[in-house]
Amino acid sequence: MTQNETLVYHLLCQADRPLSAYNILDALRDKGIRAPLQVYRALAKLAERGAVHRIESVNGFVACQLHDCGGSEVSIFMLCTQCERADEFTDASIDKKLQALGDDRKFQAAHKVIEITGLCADCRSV
Amino acid sequence: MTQNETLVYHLLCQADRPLSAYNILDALRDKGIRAPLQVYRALAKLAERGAVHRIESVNGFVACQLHDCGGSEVSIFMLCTQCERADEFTDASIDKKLQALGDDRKFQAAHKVIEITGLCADCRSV
DNA sequence: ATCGATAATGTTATAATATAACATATGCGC
DNA sequence: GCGCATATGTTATATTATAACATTATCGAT
Repeated sequence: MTQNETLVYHLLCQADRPLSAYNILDALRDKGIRAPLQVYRALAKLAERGAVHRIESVNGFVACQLHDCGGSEVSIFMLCTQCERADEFTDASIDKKLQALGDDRKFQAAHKVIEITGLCADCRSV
Repeated sequence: MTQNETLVYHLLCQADRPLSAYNILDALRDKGIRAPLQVYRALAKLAERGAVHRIESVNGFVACQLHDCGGSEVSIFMLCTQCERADEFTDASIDKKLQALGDDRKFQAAHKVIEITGLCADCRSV
């Protein structure tokens, strides 16, 4: 891992919610990161390896919470609109069914996104 | 449907790929749409009713291809990176499993996103 | 050790996407 | 007609993402 990737990755590991590229930029300014591109480049590399995931629904990024996701299976995210937590899961049977749905249509899947937005257990009960 | 919503909706119905808000703005300038907000407002209302869907992976919008999606079931999109087509499907069993996954965690789902990016059958065989 | 290729960095500028804040108009029940 | 809710319009600005180009490490082959 290069310098910038390490900085970005460690920050994401400590975060308790998805961070935007600009959140990251701001947090790492005093560590020598000065431009958006430095962040986006690090994120691209990290995502490529499955060390971080992009959360499409919030334009944010999280560190992989599962086995540094070599990424055979789809990640399923539950996103709380209240506390902003992003919890990652996998589910072999959903993955299989989704793959089958694509295969049926001769669709060659390269990347899958599954995100559920709503209220987490904690926020629900408040 | 209001004037602006009608304009936006009809444009999306004719499109063969997801359109960005600014694509829509440009296409409807001569129909009197002049500002991004006019488009975003129309899209918000249309999406609320299930008449259009936002495609998170491409920051674009499509008209619902299925029964003007009263929206009981999740929409599953297959997005071709080559021709940019966005085909919509539903699958009761995937929906159910995903719902169950949330329920198990006491997660109150408000919205679900499932998107598969890759190559469609046509583009694959070229 | 140094040349040269490859990957990583840094920097400025700008593109693309989305919303805030405020002013005006329009339809509709009373 | 009055008052309220909803729809519109407009300007400005925030947020997210990339292009283009210059510079610097890194490291193996000679």
